[in-house]
Amino acid sequence: MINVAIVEDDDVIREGVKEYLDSQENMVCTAAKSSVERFLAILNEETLPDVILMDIGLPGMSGISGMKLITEKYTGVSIIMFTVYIDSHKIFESLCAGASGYLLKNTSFPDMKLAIETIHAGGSMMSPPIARKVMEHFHTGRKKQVTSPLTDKEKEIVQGLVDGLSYKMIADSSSISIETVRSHIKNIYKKLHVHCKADVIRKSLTGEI
Amino acid sequence: MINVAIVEDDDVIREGVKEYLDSQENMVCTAAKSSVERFLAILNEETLPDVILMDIGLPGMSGISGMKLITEKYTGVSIIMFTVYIDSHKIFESLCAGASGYLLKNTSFPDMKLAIETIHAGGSMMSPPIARKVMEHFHTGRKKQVTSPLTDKEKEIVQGLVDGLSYKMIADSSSISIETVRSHIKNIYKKLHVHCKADVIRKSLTGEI
DNA sequence: TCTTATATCCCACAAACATGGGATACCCCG
DNA sequence: CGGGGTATCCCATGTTTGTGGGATATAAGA
Repeated sequence: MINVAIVEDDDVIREGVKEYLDSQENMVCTAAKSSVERFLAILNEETLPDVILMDIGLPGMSGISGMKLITEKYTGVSIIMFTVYIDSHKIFESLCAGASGYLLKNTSFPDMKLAIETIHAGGSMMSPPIARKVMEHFHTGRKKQVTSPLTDKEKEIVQGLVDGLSYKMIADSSSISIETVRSHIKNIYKKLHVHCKADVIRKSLTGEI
Repeated sequence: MINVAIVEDDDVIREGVKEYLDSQENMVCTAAKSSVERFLAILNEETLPDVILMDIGLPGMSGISGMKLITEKYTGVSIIMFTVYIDSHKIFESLCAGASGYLLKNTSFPDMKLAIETIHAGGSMMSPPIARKVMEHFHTGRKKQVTSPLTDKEKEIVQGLVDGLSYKMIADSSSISIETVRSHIKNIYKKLHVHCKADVIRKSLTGEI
């Protein structure tokens, strides 16, 4: 039996979801609250659910802030963000803050049930448009790489700088003279319009090159 | 009708998937090859499928390398990595290289069909264990931030280093002596067990501090 | 109260880096 | 065939950084 809680301010949605979950033979909705504050008021080690469906746009404390509080205090609870937002910033803020899933409110009841089961089993679930956003997040930084003005050798040197190697160490690892390394670095600085190692490392790690 | 291609060296899996896809009323398997090389040989603008199921562990060129070639040359094709690997590195290399989905080989035929339909519709799909890994990726970097051993002042100095400022510039921007900056940096190096600026910048940008 | 951590400042020396000059050789493209 | 980009190497000079010593003051804990 999976214990589920829902925090959602829309009465129709909240009660509808609760009714649906309670009608399933393998899950029970142990709490259905309209705000984070009210949910926290009844939350303790005994009443801790397995999975929490958490709206983001709530009166008072936002669902994301609420999730941060809950995940800091209680480990072992999985939280599914449940919202209308397809906004990248909210998605990544949620994921970074510890959400195990991200469902859009137009998700069908059976899919919602599947998501709860999946996450309870140690999996994870995102609505397709959300997964799409996450994919896009990874895809960025790729195109910028292909527009890199640096040659392969220069990229090799840059990687050495990023790894914290001195010119001497880069020279040794590439079996070239330190003078060649210096020469490459001069060209790299020219191409990137920078004047120190730090800028190259930052540009490399932030995907600017 | 969705045109699907599969690149998979295991004869049983490849032919099984092809047979299943062809038996669906809304999709057709236009190509089923045992290696990237053979697939590329028959690939052109006319034969370009909508979705490619690509194995990773292939004889010859790997599926990831193959995907990079294909996505660079042809836009508009969606690629699903189809593999036994739950290895984080392979997952993120695939996603960063442009994969639209990542299915494990134990995925059921109906789920596979659903994934193809979802991705063809502009969505995205990952097997739950994969989505879990992606989630974990976002979750890391969160806890490590709060365990940072650096003081606020030291973090300020680190930010200066990341921004590519010299000691002098950091000193000026913080209105302190350059000697103080040097002193802070000595302490930072001790705490982080590093011996050069590059390491500090990398640790900062990769979320290690 | 005494230690510890933090923040501030100073000095000195060696290593590493940034920048300016070169040179040679290769390859590709117009 | 000549110019441009790349890769390799060398020298000189000044700046920046890394590391070792200090010193002082303040606030927080043991």
